Amino acid sequence: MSLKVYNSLSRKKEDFKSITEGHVGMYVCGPTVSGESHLGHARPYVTFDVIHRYLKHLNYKVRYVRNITDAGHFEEEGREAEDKIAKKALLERLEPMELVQKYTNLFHWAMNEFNTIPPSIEPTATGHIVEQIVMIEKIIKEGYAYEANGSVYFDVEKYNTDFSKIGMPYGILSGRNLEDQLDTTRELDNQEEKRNKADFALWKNAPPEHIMRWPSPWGEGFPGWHIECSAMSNKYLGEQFDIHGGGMDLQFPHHECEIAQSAVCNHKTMAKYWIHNNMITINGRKMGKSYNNVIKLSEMFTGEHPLLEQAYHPMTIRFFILQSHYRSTLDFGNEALKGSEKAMKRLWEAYQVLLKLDEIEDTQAVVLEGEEDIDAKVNTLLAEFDEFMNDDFNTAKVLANMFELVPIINGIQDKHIPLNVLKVETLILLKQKLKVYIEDIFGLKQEQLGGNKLDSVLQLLITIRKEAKSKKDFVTSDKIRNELTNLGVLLKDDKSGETTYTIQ
RNA sequence: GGUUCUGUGGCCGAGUGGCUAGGCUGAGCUCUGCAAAAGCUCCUACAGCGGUUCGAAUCCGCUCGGAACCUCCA
Repeated sequence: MSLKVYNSLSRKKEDFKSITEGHVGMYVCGPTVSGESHLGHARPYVTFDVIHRYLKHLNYKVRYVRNITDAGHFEEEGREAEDKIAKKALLERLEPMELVQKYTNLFHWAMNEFNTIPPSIEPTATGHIVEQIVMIEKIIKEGYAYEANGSVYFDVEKYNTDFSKIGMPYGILSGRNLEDQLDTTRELDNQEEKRNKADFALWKNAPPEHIMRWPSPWGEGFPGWHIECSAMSNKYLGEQFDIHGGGMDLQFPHHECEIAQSAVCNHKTMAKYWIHNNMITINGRKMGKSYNNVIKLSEMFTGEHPLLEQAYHPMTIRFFILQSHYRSTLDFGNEALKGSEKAMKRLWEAYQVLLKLDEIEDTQAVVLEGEEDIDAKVNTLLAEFDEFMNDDFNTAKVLANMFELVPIINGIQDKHIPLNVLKVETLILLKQKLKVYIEDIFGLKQEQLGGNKLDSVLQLLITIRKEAKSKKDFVTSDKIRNELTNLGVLLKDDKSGETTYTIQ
């Protein structure tokens, strides 16, 4: 049973074999930090976090590189006007790095909320200007780029002609051919500098008002949109690495351009497997700035957005993403999110019950007819976890199996099902596997809001209530429970007379 | 217009040609001092029309609808 991944390049599921045994190099396109991250951004970073975690689970040593795009022309919302008053004092002027820092911090905050493991290396575009310039010079030297008025463009047509011969035409990833694009490319600035409409910028001459600028062999300017990923992946992962990931919307032109740039420099395909996650949609439409339909992550967490009926916990969103396959679109909706919230809670509570299960004394356990199959069923469900993950990271199916285990776990807790229907080794495996999958691979967690002191106080209240109940003083017992409910602490009496609480 | 996808029950979503995931919601029952939780049971599906097949949600064709990309975009 080996890992299979869907490779966008071949449009097929392929057996995953890393280039260097035991090691995986993975590059994922990170955010452009010119604005606050929104719900759509959560998809790739949660998806690739799970992939990262799973590869580690398979005992690969993973170098996970995710860039921060902090170079380009940035404007903060609402500060545009200020920016244009160039004569103002330095401190009043928009400092690009200040902006970039602000949104980078916000991004990191959100990623932490989602419990994602930070990448091994998180290089910034501005920190790798030199590497990008060196790469551009190499492309020029190889004859696939030309300079015009202080800008440098990639010669797509020449590349396509030459590299088609070795099976790497321009458009190999997205399935486009160059002729189609010549007719459809729209008019852009400085189009007249290009030899061909499909050519893309490697380096751009900075007009006087442009604040982000660096010296280069072609004058002061800034790097083009695609070169950073080629330069940085090459630097940290080598000429050829295992996985290149990102959103489907980056396939063209971004990844296509990366492939071309790297191919010219290294004469090989940069990545073996291309993995693309699909979009989060809202009313069937991609969530994106240009559609004006974004819900920022900070808004998701607080519920402060006209489309939100309530706040959603980061773990709810993480769970929501895991419930679908990463290559399908995922439609946002309050009903769906609320469903995930409840489901996640149910799963987590069953998991907590499971962890305490061997403390239950199983006195007169009689295994009834039909129940002897349960052990086999549990083993099958658990074995399928790996099978489903190996099949292109099918987290949705793994979760479905987990939910088939939930009634069994709860049934044992409620004593509908005797504990000894499960062999000792099955119970051990069940605990171990759920822990690995829920916590280590899926990265789900539940905050321990309480802490020791609160727990002691609650235990005290529970004891008092229990005493009241035993005296049939339901006025007191209900008062305790109702008041606690108002404070967001739910009490539950289980079959054995024990009371547990959950904090909302 | 081109490229690539897609259409599953009230909602979100898995689905490798035969064994008709799963979650949420709704209905009923059990348990319970009452709750809550839990357990059990149930109702709504595969856009339409053809074709291939012993058999199709799954393959093929057509029709209709939706999306992404072709411009920065996760």
